[in-house]
Amino acid sequence: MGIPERKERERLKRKKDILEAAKNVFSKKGYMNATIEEIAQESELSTGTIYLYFSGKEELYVSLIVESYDILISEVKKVIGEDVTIGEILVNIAKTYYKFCKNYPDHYRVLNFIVNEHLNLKLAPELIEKIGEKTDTIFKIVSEVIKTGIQEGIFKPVDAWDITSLFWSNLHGIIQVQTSIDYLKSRNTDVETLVIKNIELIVSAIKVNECPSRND
Amino acid sequence: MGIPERKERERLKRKKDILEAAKNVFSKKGYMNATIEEIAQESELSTGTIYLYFSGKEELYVSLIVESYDILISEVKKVIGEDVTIGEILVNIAKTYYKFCKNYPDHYRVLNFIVNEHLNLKLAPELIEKIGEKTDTIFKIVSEVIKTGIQEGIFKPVDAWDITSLFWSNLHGIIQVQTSIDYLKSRNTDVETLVIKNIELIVSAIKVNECPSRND
Amino acid sequence: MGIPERKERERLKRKKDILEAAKNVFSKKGYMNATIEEIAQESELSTGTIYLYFSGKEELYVSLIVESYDILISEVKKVIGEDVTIGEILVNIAKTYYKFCKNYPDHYRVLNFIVNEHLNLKLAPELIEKIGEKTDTIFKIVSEVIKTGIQEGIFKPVDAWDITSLFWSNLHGIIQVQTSIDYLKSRNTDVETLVIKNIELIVSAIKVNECPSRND
Amino acid sequence: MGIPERKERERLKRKKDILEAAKNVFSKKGYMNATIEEIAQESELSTGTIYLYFSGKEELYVSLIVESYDILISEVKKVIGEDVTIGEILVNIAKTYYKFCKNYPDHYRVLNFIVNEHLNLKLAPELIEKIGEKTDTIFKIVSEVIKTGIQEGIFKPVDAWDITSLFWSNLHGIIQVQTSIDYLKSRNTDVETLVIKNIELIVSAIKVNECPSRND
DNA sequence: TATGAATGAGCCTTCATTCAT
DNA sequence: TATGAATGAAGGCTCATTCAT
Repeated sequence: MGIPERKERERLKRKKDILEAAKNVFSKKGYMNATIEEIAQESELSTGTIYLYFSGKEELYVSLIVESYDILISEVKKVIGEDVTIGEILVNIAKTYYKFCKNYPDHYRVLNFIVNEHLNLKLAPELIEKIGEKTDTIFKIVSEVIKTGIQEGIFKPVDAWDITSLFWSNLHGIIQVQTSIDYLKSRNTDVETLVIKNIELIVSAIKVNECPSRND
Repeated sequence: MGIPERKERERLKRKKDILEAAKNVFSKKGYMNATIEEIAQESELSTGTIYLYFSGKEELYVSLIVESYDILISEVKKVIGEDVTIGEILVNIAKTYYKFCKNYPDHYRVLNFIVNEHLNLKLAPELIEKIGEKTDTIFKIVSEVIKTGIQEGIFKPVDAWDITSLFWSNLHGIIQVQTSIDYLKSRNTDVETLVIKNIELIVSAIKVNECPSRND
Repeated sequence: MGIPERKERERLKRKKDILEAAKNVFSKKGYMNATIEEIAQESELSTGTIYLYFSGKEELYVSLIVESYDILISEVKKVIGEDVTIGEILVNIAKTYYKFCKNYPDHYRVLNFIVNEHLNLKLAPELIEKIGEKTDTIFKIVSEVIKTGIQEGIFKPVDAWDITSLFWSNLHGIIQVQTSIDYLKSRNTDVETLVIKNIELIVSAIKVNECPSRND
Repeated sequence: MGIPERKERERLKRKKDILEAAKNVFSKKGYMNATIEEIAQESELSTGTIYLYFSGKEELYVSLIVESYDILISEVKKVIGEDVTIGEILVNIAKTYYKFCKNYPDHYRVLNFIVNEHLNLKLAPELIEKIGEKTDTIFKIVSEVIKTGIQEGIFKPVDAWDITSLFWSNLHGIIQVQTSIDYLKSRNTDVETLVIKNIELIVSAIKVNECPSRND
């Protein structure tokens, strides 16, 4: 409980404040339109101070992505420990992701942005790797669930990674497109139900002894 | 074969050249990082000339989107006339979309970009509308197929528009995410099969007298 | 009546057409904001053609000034031959100038512009000289009238050139400022009467045996 | 003598420096030909810095006009308090204006420019209004002097505003035209005497019991 | 002679980043 | 550590002028 500890604590708090501000601004303006100046104002600090905590706009943005993923990961982890069927776990992960999008719209937007812009951002390799680790973590969680399902004989011996891809792709695609469509068309789709139905579809497709694909 | 005709032909060719160059640059750099200067160089013209054919960067970009959609629409239209079952038509549309993404990767990227960035782009209203018309067209094509399926008693009486949304969401999501993942992980997923399986899943889910959802 | 003559006549007509168009555009937009493109459209010619008749925007503008002065000079010359008193001649020249401003507002604006902008225009020396000749001509006309008045014993032996300067300065200043003020304040001053009174004041001041300045 | 005070002082000095540089450049080149780059160099700052103190070229220019008017107004105000006859006050105002033009030639040019170009400049309304207020102030000063003269029975019951217009028109016209002529002809007219004579003429014309217009 | 497409230098403005205090 | 003034490179767009047809 010395001075160094307090300093460290303060330093972390500052970092959090800046990330909080950055999140708001990036979410509102997008990466390119956001300015350090605005983030500085939002965090009630000076532009110079931002650079004491982050090496630049880019690192700031990536840190935000990491933070977003950490939130998501922590939410998802709560679900996988629950005492329900494997199938239900997958559905619950989907629900959790949907709720994450709803409850953390700014984080959601930040993540969403990177999906398309990763190519144009010419991020430093170590930053790309950082992001890669997080997506890995999330993918692995689902992958493990599926593998467990296979081992327990509940799921057919599918390629766990393929199904994981399918799982997240569906989830991401539906939410992204529906959000977009609803916005453009001023509709208000019940996206959650859509999401659940879709995941149930996938789950049913890989379950043993269930009506499989219709190719029989 | 008069002079005006030749002039007109040349004018169109120039426009095409510029769009071609713009496609490459936008695809490589994204909208914000692309510069008129670079597009000019790529098309071996001067910056001033670009402005003789397009009113600015924005219009150039939207023209590209329209062009991309037109290609996609024309490809999709080829499919819907085919003499196969309704279910197969939907699968074929999905295949076609996948092929479009493969064969026109730059157009694909251009389209992909707009999905997420439409909010930050603050395009002129008339340009937004132009894009809106194209997405409408594509959605309506699938929607009509589904309605036909319902009328013919092949599909359950679902909401055609909801299923259309689901259809495109899945398609878009899987391709986008897989492309992204494959890039990050240097993998080479067989996305086409993934896509087909997924669409078949949806089709089977709305078909009459097939093993439906697993809620029974 | 040969072909060369017809050609020459056509050439002159073209030049006139271009000047006419240029007058409109310069008057409407000012020198800097006017574009050759717009002048070309106004004259229903191409930009290239403009350059066949004038060496550039600058010469075009100066030609216009010369034309404007020529109109003014020709109007003023009509007056000096009239059989009235010397004092009345001066007043009539003032009236004529006022009418010129009213009847040829575009020419007036063109002339007005050069007064302030001659410094910024960095005109070619020979063009400056051309303009100088015209102002000389106009000044000399008035100067001669005054000299005649002095010789005839009607005017005091003043410096003819000084009075000429005063004459034109007053005329120009009143019309320019009143026009400007009326525009800004949405007033509608009777400028002509103001002008006449002012010139009469000057005339009376240099007349022999009239109540002169109030210093006695 | 705290830090904020010093900062504020430095900020004001910078603003002054920029205005000083802008004055030189605008005076030398005119509004359209002046570049921010040149103003930056003249003030030994970077272009970006200019924008920290002024929102753009336009505001910079209008600030300069306001500054110029403020100088002029302050000079003129010194004169109207003097204990001399009403007529002499008017003459002194004229002298003061002439001296302003001589002593602040750059400010003079800046003001002169706006008179003719206000139409082509399409300034923002609030900036136009700012300028309008200053011209109003100057006009009102003279107008009040004339009204006082009328009340005191020294001047005839003329329209004070009309005479004010005449006053400034003459002043402005003579100085502008003479400056212009002298430049073109490399002469060196005694403009001050010319100006004084002219204003005396106006004063005598509106004085009670003096030799009035020569229409009798 | 007439055309008008093409050129490319030039300008205003923005903003990530630095550095003296 | 914190500040925020200063920097200057970069980009979209305009337009006088040229030149191949």
